[in-house]
Amino acid sequence: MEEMENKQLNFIEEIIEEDLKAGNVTEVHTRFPPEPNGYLHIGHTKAMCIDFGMALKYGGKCNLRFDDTNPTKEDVEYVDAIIEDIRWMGFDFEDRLYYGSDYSDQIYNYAVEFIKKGLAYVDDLDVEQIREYRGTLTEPGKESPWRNRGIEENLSLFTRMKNGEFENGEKVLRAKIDMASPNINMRDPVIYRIKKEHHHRTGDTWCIYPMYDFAHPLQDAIEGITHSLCSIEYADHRPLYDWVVQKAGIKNQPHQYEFARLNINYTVMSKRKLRELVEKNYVSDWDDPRMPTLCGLRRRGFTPESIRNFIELVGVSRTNSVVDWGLLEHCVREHLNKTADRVMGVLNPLKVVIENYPDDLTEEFTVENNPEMPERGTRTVPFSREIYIEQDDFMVNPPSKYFRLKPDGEVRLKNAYFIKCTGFETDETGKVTLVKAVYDPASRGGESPDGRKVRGTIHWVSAKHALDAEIRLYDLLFKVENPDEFPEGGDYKQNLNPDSLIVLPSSKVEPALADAKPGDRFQFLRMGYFCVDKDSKPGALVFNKTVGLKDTWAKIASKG
RNA sequence: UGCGGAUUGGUGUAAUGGUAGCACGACUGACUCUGGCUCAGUUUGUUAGGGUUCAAAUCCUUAAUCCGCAGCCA
Repeated sequence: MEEMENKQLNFIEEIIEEDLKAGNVTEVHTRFPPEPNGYLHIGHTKAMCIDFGMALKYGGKCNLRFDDTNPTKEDVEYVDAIIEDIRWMGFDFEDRLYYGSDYSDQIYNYAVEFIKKGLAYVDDLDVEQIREYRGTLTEPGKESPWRNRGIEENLSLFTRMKNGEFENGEKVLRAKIDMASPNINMRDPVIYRIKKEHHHRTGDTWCIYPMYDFAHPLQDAIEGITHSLCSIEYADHRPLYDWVVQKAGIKNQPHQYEFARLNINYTVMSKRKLRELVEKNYVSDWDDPRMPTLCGLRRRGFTPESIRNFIELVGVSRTNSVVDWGLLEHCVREHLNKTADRVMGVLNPLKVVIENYPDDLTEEFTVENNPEMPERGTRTVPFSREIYIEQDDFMVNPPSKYFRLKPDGEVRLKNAYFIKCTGFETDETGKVTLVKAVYDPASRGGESPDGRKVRGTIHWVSAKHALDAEIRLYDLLFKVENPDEFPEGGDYKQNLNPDSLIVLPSSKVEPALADAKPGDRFQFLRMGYFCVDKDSKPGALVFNKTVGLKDTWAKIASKG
């Protein structure tokens, strides 16, 4: 079995395997419980991969359950987006799409049972008073004067709460546990509150809504969840989770296990901040390719495979940690290297005239689409007297080790000819505007019969045949590792990277790209991976830079 | 100062009393019609002190540091 091959288990897998072995459970059943109050981001994919991944690995099931017990924060708008993101990530909840709000009656009935068992009471204290009575981290709380109401009175009051006879905040239902508990969550937590709000699913049916701590364990129990996986901050709530499940008399009790959230440097994950970036137009929208949202990453050109692999590499533990954004980039490169077709695109064009090449001739070269996947076949690329090369691929006074084109220097045009620079023109600022060269007809296809070597091979496009394209160069959203570190009185937004987006409006790409469709991914030879943007149209191509190729030359050059 | 969690190279993560390993990064070198890929190699680590043991990242102990918790949010 695959479990046998995979010796190194994370702590959750160990728990699951023990449960399976000991017969505590016969099948693993997990759930992915997003609250529909925002877009999913890369941080959520960790929980998603673990929740769905554990079910997959052990042949069990994973439910999608929208945790929608708070009508004031949630919206249908997000439901569809979240479903789309989960499917895009490649996870399948089959027909098990649930909403916490679907269990409103059952949860309510449990609450009534709790009252009958003397485990819950209606409290008249207001928010302020409840806070005071709760005590502090170091001092115990004290009991509410309403704590010992009779069961009948509680029942009647709770019914009247449900019937809308009280206003928001007037009364709450509390679990009767222990006001002196060292764990604040056990100091008679509120389990139902009055909210006369419209709910995105249940409409105006309810004016009382259960709190997470009461609803979640019961939802898990109702769905037959075996392992309820969540993040570390819920660890303090576990005693309450267990209390609810136990007092409710659940036969096959679900258990909660916590793991550390995913943090990544050079970005932010909080919903509040992401929202602010969108609303104040620091980015174009939730799917801006610089955003760590799944829709943003998708538009940027990231693949679900690479994200899943990233999460796999990050691992599962209970330790707070910050993962390098570079690891994510590594994962995309690795995947795209194997799968993306290669094409030639010149980001910053510089015209080269090949003076000994016939004016009216066009040749076509056959080139392979992907050296990593020969089965991807070949395509033809036109060649003519005038071509564009990258501005960075020509230097008048190059440093040593510069293998590209330079005065009197020879370079190979990928898949075409050797050319030798014979001169160049500049404008009044000294900027090179045109390069003159001659080609060696004998080097057709990129090999010279006399066996002479050229160190540099550069990409190019035929000027006559090139397609215009807009290219959007994306970089890190923040210029510092931890955007939340800023001088006194400052703000995380001052850490925004001013160069996170550079638009190149007049790049040149090869004609094979004429009918590239939004979402198509390519490797622009020597430049990086690019994805056709949704703004792209035939005749007005737009490419997003997903990630650059590793650039050894940039490293050498920066060292001087 | 209460309760709960955590601490292994630059980063992330293994080793469950018996050779501190893997991945990313960095650095060499080889190869190359992508300064990509690939391949070979190098580098850096058990928070600290004490103890048990033939043997400790692992067990005991004392401390330090970091994170979370006082919503009618999830």
